[in-house]
Amino acid sequence: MSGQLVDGERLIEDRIARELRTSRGPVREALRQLVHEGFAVSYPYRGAVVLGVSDEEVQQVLIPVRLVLEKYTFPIAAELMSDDDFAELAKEIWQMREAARTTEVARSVEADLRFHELTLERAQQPHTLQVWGSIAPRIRAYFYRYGRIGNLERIANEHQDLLTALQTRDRATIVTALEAHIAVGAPGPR
Amino acid sequence: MSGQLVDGERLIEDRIARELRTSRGPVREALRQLVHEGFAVSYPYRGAVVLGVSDEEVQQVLIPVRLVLEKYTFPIAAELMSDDDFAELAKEIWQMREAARTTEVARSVEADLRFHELTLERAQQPHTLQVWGSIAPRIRAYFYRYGRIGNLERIANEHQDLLTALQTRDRATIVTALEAHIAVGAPGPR
DNA sequence: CATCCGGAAATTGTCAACAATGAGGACGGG
DNA sequence: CCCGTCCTCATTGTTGACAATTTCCGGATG
Repeated sequence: MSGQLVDGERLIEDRIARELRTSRGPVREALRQLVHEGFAVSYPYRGAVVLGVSDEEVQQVLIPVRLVLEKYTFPIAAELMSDDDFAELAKEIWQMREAARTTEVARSVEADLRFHELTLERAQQPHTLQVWGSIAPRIRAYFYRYGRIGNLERIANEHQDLLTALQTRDRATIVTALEAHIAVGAPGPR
Repeated sequence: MSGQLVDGERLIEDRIARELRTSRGPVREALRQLVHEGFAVSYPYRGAVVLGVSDEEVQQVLIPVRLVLEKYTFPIAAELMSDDDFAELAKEIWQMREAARTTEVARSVEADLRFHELTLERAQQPHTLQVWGSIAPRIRAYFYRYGRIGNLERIANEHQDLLTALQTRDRATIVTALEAHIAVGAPGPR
């Protein structure tokens, strides 16, 4: 996430274990998780190497996948969400506004992802949530890298529109808002 | 895959380790892989439970996700594939025809998935392949369960069309064939 | 009778030693 | 000089013991 690790770098269990003052067991599991999240690839008996996050694939695959997940999940979530849940989303939007005011990119990105994750969780669709878990970390890394295209103020506004759409609980309205949000936000700099 | 495990059943490391005559280490890793593939969920210090594959989510989410992956990947693969690669695909189609002749559902499903996986691999898009790895097992389970809608002969024919499209190396042709294939094949029985 | 505490049991998380595998280099033969 | 073979070493895979956490049950208490 911070860019410390470069593409192709080897990740050696024993070395990492010593650095983090732990044993290889937990390190192995962490490496598997990184593989699960697409940040590394590993080969039997040959170890794991860092896998760089490619802009092209994020834009052409991960973001469209995310759109599929949310088009299915958001309308379901809207049905199930209480006013408290909507208030929780509003709180994240407030974070985005604060982040915009102080130009804290990281804070904005975290609030953004939290907004979406909260909604996905409410829909209680475990398989969809599973896919999200495997693509979200890379999308996060991508957002961090490009500081989330456009100004931060717009991001807050778009999420406000999304929240309003969710509250109508109308499928078509929600899907339209989603497509506007993700289509506008997705394409990165060339 | 075989349906031996029911939704919600607990997966206890020690028990499984004894059943399989191994230690808990490898079992833990296998469980993590099942979680990665969406067949189980696990909670810290509280173990893992079986997660049933829901038809609804497969149809509404996993299949559409798969379409996203392939629309991006297949045109790239077509560029990179050699005649040998195409021959390999033809071999899988032959398997499908044989499976259709002898009505071996499992054989048809395996050849089907192998066809797609081979193509995905050729495109060398690691992030896309990673997502495939996390959704394909559930799609496989779904196909097994419903014996792949329609007759097996049609599956072979559709893949023949796909292969022909790939060989043209024309993006639009490929995408059209893909949409026909997956749209027709996706919706399950109601 | 509901509830809250404690303690045992079941289970997962961690560790360090040992086994198995693959990569690279020295060595010898063609 | 090239190529195959063996050997060594770095690294991953496995194991059993121990630690930490949660859960469930029984008993005391309001």
